[in-house]
Amino acid sequence: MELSERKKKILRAVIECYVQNAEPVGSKAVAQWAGLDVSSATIRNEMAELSELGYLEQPHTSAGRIPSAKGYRLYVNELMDDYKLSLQETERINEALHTKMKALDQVIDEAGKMVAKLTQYPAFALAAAPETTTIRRFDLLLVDETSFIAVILTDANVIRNKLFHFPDSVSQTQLQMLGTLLNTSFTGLTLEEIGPQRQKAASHSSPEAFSLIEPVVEFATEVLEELSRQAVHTAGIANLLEHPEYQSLEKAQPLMSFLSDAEFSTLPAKPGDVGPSIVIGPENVNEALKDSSVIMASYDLGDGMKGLIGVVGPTRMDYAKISARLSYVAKGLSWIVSQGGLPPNGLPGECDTKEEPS
Amino acid sequence: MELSERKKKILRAVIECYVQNAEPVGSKAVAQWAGLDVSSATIRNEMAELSELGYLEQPHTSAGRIPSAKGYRLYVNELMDDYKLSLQETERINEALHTKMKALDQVIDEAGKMVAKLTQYPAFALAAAPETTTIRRFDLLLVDETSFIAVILTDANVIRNKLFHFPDSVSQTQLQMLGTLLNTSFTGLTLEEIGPQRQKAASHSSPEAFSLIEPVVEFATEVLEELSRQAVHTAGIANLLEHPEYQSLEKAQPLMSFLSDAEFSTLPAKPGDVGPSIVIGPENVNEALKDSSVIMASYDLGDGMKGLIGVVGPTRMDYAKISARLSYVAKGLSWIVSQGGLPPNGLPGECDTKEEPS
DNA sequence: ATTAGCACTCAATAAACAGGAGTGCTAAAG
DNA sequence: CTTTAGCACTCCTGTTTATTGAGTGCTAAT
Repeated sequence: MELSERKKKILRAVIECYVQNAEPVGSKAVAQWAGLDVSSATIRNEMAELSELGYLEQPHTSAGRIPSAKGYRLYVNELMDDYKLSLQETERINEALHTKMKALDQVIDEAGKMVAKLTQYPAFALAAAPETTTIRRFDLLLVDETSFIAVILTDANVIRNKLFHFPDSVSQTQLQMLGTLLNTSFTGLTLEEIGPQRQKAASHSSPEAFSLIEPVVEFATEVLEELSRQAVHTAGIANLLEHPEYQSLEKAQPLMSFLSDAEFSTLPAKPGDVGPSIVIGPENVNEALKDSSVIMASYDLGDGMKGLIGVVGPTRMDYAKISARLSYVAKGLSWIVSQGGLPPNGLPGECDTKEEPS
Repeated sequence: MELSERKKKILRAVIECYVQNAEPVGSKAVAQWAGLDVSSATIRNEMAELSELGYLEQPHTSAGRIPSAKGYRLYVNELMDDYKLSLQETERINEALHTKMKALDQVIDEAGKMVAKLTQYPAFALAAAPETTTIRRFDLLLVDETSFIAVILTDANVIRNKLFHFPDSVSQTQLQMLGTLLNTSFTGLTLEEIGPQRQKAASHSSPEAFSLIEPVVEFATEVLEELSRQAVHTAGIANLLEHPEYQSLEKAQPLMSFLSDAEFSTLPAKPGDVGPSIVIGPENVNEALKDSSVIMASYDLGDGMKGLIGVVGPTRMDYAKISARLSYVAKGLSWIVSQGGLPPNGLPGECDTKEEPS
């Protein structure tokens, strides 16, 4: 059943008012807020019906109403205006994104920190390589007689390296041989394929050579594992305490542990979903998030890698504003990693020319 | 003035009792706890004197006493027994340390996480290269016609890499040339020296070559900056809320923000101090830490690099136990990075053979 | 359909109160 | 001179009770 236009207006007023003040909103407040020329009694009747339909709820009799998850959902899907970023906002974001180029991990980490600062909510950011990621190339660099650096390049253009020590000294030519051995045997393999190949190599090649490359192969599998494991970066966890819904320790504590342990295994959305996605309260699978909402945007890292960046907060969030900021950041991130930097004038065509108060 | 033996015993009893129960301890409790064969009235007199001397304080009239910072300090300096780690504890730590070898950053990060879990306090870990760190070597690896990887090795054996894109295609020989240029001009220089050298190189070498190596040099300075900047890893921030002194949000919030922003610029100790160091409450320089204590141990990463790992908690901490665990972990870390792994039987001669309850 | 009026509900705040743990002091005992 | 028992006093803590006020739901009039 479709809600009447007036009901929608009232629902919207309740939500926007509640988002601002964090207090149950009564009929009188709505009467003022929404431009409706009706008395509070009329509003009361409408609100009672909205409660029956499950869009609003009362913390207790004789308090104002607060939006239910269902109410927020309707708001997000239908009622919410697109939030236009102000010039200041985009400039602030651009400036933050405009930092020195860094390795992918660090970019992601910093982006998370930035979002946390920007939104005042705890933020998370992660990047995940697809399961089909493979090692594209090995490079071995001799450091001194007994140690060398292995540099691994994956087909998603992620680079990892590590220093290895030998028991005995090795020559440049020996090292080169090991390199070709690695490159011929272990490139182009996914994580699953690399195990059997290891066994095969063990029997085929000479034991001495094998024992030398074994640690490198081990390292390679660790890298592939790590890439598929979606290391989650979190930032600004303490921001949670700024918001009145987490003033009581019982509310804050479980969510805090959840965030700081970064056990995002049951993350509500997968990287690759289009557009900013919003998961409201009980829609969350994870128990610790049942009373909170998650807003996240995915970004593209090229070469099949997807990233996800988002914030966690109370169900009472300014969904429009936050998701606008998030998707702007996400777009900026994609740009940075693909183009190797932000265009000097920021991203095109995103912000409102009118300045709006934050 | 030296305290009488009995006063010390009482102070110790108060502290140990308070550490356990987190509640002001009264004369009666002390009479029982300490093995003194005197009545509570006697203890009362002694405690009154200890209060006058500033070792104990009263939250209010007619409550028990709690130790003051001065009291804790005396306890830590003189009264505290060495805590012997139990076999289980060392085994638990060994197991955790025994993870796969990782890059230095990750080892540090994981060590922090482990300590947080182990102590139930928020933990921090960092490693800092000395100011005199230099780039030891550049390696350039061609990926395809328009991109290459630069691998930088510092004299502290830290490796960093990054992918670079060229506007035009480059050949292997060209790249080699750039490599030698980099290695002859920019190795062995500290962060301060690298700036002037950059200017010099700009005027000496051909503009084309210079524009090509410029981003790599930029990257190198970033690496040196990063290494001296002491990136702080924190873990288990939410653990803070487990402890009764941070039940009230006003207490927890500032410390939480401090920790999660990782603004450890005013860290109370420097890496390189020997032994676990303990900073109690108001001894902390930083305002956010005035009501908390910091216990930390430094570890050696070889090649002039020092690390620091520690926890933050209420002044009421089991200093003996926590610092024992920390220094064990610190020792383990030094071992791991220097030897490339933990000895199979754990660290020698550290744990008590008797098993003690945790 | 809308509105004014009114009784009712219930959280939140404050005030009043009893209970109890622990102190400080005094005076007696060792 | 030290130790101890006794006792009045303090002040925190938890509970009860009263008060307030915002907001609702219902009814009756418009």
